[in-house]
Amino acid sequence: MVYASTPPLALIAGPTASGKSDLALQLAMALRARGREAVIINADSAQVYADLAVLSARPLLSEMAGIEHRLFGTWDGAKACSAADWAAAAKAVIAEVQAADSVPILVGGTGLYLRTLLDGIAPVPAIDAQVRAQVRALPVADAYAALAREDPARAVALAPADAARISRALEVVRSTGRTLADWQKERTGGIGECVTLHAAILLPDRDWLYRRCDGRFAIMLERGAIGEVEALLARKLDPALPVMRAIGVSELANWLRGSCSLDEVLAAGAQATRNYAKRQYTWFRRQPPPEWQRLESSNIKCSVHFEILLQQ
RNA sequence: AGGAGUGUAGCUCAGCUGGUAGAGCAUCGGUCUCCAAAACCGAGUGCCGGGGGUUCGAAUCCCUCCACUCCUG
Repeated sequence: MVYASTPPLALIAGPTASGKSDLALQLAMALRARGREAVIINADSAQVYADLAVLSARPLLSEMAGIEHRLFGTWDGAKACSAADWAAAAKAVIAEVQAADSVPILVGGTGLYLRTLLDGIAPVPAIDAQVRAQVRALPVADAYAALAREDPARAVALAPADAARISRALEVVRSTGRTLADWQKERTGGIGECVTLHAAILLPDRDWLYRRCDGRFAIMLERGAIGEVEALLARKLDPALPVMRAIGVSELANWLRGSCSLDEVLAAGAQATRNYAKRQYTWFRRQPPPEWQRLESSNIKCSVHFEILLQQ
């Protein structure tokens, strides 16, 4: 049996606070009005953690408007969710949703997650835990010097201060005996070829976006961000874990310790959110393929931007 | 009113004894192949409060005005 086209996959990406969730809901409702169900799938690296409901701005149950949401709060904060972990889970969920003849709508701001899901990634096996711990314990300069010996080509390509990539390259050679470049000749697991992608990237006006970033933290405090951080601190997790590095965690932890005022927390949180939005903006403006539509207005009509999908 | 001090980038401030200015943060641009809300690279955006003066040359020295801060009355 040969199908005329592959099943549809909707994708809504963009920086934080750009209104992705609203658009996703609009699209899901529009599909429902045409007799088709949709499932919203999280593609945000902070919203995957159970411990971060408020601080990751995860939608409330009441905000989900009866639309099924998946991969929101699915991971325990004690475990890091890597891009490949997420992509594997998303792949399974998408298959499930498609089997039910519903439309999966990916929503999120983590470009690397989306890239991994669609384009696949080098099949580097899991890194030996001891090797990983040793490599990460090294000061950057030492790690860089080691990399220059063990994978000189990669060392040359990286900035000597790029701690994250240096330790990744080093743990890969040490744990697998092959260099990262060698692994990266191959890319596996991408589903981009097996779906008909309907993608929209939200790139609203910068001033508008920053104003929304600024307003976020106050709302989070009202919704219980302080309690969330207290609960997180009580778990005494490794401070290097992604949950502990989410925007607002260290800021509120400082306040709980009494080392700053709530106003300072608010300012620092808003600033961190803007910095983050800026980085996402650059990623989504330049990294995805040019055929993904970029929407620069903050007034989005899904009937226009997802016209083809809605006609099916 | 008298005394002391401060005015340099959007913000906080460096600029010694004169050689037309520089850091951090912000901002902007960019990178991105497994913890990405991560990690990193690049760009100075300036009538040095205004006006005079001294000097070959003034953010720097002198005079004056303005603004703000503190102290004394």
